[in-house]
Amino acid sequence: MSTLKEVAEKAGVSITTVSRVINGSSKVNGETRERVQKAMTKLDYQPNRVAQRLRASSGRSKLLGLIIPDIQNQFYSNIVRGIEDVTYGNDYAVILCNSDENPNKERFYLEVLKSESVDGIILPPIHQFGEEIENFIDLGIPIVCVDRKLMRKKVDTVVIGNEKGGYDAVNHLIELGHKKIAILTSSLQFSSFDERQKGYERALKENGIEIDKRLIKEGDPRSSETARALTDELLSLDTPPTAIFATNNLMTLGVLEALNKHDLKIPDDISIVGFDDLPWAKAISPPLTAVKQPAYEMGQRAAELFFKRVESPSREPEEIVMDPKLIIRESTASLVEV
Amino acid sequence: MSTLKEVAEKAGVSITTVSRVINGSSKVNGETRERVQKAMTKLDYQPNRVAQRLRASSGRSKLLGLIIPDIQNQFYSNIVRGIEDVTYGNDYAVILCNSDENPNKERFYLEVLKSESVDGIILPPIHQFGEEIENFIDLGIPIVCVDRKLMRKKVDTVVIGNEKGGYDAVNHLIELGHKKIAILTSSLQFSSFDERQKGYERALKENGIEIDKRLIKEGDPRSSETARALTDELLSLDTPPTAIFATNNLMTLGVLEALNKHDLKIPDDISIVGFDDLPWAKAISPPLTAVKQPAYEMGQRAAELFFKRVESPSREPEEIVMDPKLIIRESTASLVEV
DNA sequence: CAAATATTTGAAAACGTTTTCATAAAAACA
DNA sequence: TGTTTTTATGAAAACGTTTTCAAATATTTG
Repeated sequence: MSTLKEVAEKAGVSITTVSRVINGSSKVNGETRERVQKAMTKLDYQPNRVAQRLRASSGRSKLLGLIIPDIQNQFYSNIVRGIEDVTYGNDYAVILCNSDENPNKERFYLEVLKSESVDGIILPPIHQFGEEIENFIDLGIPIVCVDRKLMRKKVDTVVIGNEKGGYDAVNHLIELGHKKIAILTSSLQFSSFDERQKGYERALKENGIEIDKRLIKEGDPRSSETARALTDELLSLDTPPTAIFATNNLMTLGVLEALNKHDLKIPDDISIVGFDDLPWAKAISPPLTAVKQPAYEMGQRAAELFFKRVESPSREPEEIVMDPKLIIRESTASLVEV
Repeated sequence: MSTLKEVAEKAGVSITTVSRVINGSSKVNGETRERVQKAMTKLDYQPNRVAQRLRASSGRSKLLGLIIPDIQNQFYSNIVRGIEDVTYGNDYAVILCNSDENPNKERFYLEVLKSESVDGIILPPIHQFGEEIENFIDLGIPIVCVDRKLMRKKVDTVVIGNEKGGYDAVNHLIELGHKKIAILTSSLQFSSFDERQKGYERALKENGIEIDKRLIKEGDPRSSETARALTDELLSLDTPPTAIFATNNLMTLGVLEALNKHDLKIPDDISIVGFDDLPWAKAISPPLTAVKQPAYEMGQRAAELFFKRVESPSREPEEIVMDPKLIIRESTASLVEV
């Protein structure tokens, strides 16, 4: 790898001038500029990003940090891809970190990212009231929240209308005649799940259906395991639900698995609405009715907010609320009265 | 963020001594060590990784590059997670790049990673005969190939026995009485898909079944689109296949989608074997028979190979071949003679 | 034509580390 | 005691950039 110094020697100028040519800054004589550029191409010069980062003031280090719960959850991998497609071409590299919703891991990676001098961090915060992240904001390191909000602080944020998503899902079931509607939600407290549940409750209330605590089950949203077990529980109730609303993609899989095992036919025996519209949703039989989150676009927006903030660090934080969309397929059907 | 200098001042020593304490190198008097450590905790000192990387000789920059085709493909996100779980705790950060199987993007990111002074790069190479990557190896930057081999050069590699995987899948179908077995494989040339197809052909040959070119379809493995269209083509043949072997997860989804649309019952009307055993495979109805790739473990092994090479740069390159495993579920059934 | 201004360039400092080399102090040796 | 060895420390260079400041030259102005 050639360096500034080598280019400078080859072109017979100082490294300062070479640097100026690279950054297109201030005046450089046309002739010298050409000479330098020729030397650069001849030596196949690529600036050393590490040295640039060390020297550069914050906001110009060309590195973005990402802390997500789990890249194996396709909802998040879609977000990540959306982010990366925006950073690509802006000449940014992305550091990826998995937190597993573990505050210690989050803290660890926040430290790493700080020490890597990233220009900013995009994450779904684990705590609505996390102090560590607030410190970063105060330190002037741009933070963008995606998927979940940070309550106590104004931050650039991209979320979807989770309450509406929950409401639409459940309302659809009610319109089909369902009254005993179960919800599988997260035992970990996140703004997204909380709001989906609020939507569930509002839909029931508005339709005069009493909320039945036994139909509200909380499980681990990081895997399908607990959802499967909870579905078993639901099915063994005296009056089992006629429809289930699963509030993320993994829980949906758990539900499907359990129903399979019980040999229940969807939607004849029971209706299902999922959250997240992943590639398998329309490929399975019957195709899944689900609330679609525009995950990829959420990632894009989040990255865009980040770049906006880099450009004008003192602008008012912005909150983008994207629209969830109920995709009605064939896993939901009218309730046939017994 | 506090610096070495600040710690040194607080402890009343030189930055050299502080550096020594941090790196646990050579002799430092017990008393001074304590004084320095106290100063470090008091100032909440974290070494600046960028400065460390700039100064450090290669192999100690604590940064690993990853170039994968698409993080939205869950096979790859599983690999990535396996890698990250190994790097975590080794105090490494990971830069993630998506290539979309595009050689230009690969080249671009290789340059970026070089300029970021990564300690190494893990990737499934796009070209079996890619020069760029070979340059890296010659430059002494460790490369680990995962999922696909690099033919012309000896490199640390983790793959699965793709030929065996293909063979097992097709053999299973043959044992069930199928003779008209179609394969959906990649139109892009990768060692993995090539070998799966070889396995398909060997299984047929060994069982005296002639290879029918019309049953071999090549599509884009990056999405389910072409697989869906190709399945349509297969179904409209004079003598359509009684079984389909789809050679990756996205193609499998395309097949399922097409069959759904044609209202064909699996496995009664047609049997399906997929490649990749993702979470949805056992949740769908009927549960999918598929060749399981230990993707997460492949990622782990790849990361381990990387660390091994960092430790002993001149060791003989190693190739790890992991075992694919046919998981028989309910999407395959005995052929009912018409 | 002298003075003022604009243009073009380079030397050197800085970013925060690690490492080499030198040296002072302490310990061991004879 | 004088000499050698060991231990403990620091000054300064280096990594590859960007940026500040100063200076040299060229151009404009009156």
